[in-house]
Amino acid sequence: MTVDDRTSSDAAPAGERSTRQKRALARILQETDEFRSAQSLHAALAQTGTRVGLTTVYNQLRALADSGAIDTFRSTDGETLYRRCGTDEHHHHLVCRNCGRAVEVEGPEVEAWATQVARAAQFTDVEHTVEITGICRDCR
Amino acid sequence: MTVDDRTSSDAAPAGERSTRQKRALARILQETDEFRSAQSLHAALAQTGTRVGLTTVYNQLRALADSGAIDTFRSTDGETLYRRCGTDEHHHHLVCRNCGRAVEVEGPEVEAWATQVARAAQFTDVEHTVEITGICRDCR
DNA sequence: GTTTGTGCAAATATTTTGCACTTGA
DNA sequence: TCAAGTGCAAAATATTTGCACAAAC
Repeated sequence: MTVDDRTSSDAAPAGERSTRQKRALARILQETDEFRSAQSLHAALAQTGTRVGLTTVYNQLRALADSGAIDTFRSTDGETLYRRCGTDEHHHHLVCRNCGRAVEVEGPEVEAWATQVARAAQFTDVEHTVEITGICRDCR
Repeated sequence: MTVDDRTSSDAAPAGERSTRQKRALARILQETDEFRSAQSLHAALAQTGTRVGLTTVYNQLRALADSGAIDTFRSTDGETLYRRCGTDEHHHHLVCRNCGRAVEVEGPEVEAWATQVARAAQFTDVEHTVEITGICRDCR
């Protein structure tokens, strides 16, 4: 209940309400390009003086992920990591296993390959997941 | 006690013992090339009449994974899946979402692409996972 | 005033750990 | 023998859910 931030881009669709918690989470997600866990985001919110329940953070992240507003990624530690994506287009991520920094990558070849492979095996409704992980330059 | 100390000639570092449980797990892993959860493997063992504790299954899977004998993958459900492939060579799977049937596929283009993408971003220790899913012909 | 959203506490689910007991070599 | 291996019970971790209450519209 600190700063009055009834901001900017909330073009809330019908039935969706704008709350202090939602705005705070959206702001935090906007500020970083790394994949972050729900716990991490929750802690970050607390540090900025914005108290948001952990349950609410999970609730919202799931809602955002379901609507496609953010991407999810599962770390090797078993945590689900979230990140706001720059584009709605299909793409993949190159993620640093150490710091979580992500680079968005495109792979026309991969898309084509996946489609072709599936067709050859007579599979339909094809979906694919590609996860590339490594250690980024700063973490070496 | 006059101990005859002829130690220090430890040439057998891996004092690994063969047990009924280890053999059973190895056999199950050998039988499939699909990713399977610890719970699934535990259940499969039970069905063949081989009682192995869940803890032991986890213990062994982790040991095998650490030694590089099997690969691990995290599903979207949050489970860790394990697989033992016939070769050490890298390959991927095309899995039917309905019946679970899996087809092994190779993708030299994908390997090359992933490597190149990672190098361009100056990432090291690169790993990648590709999962293609769809509905197979028999399930249409 | 009604409906959506929040968040505490408790429940689930997966995996790990403490520790006494087995067993292979 | 005796350390490696096993497995029950309980802990640790991550996420979900029940539900009373608050806030948005």
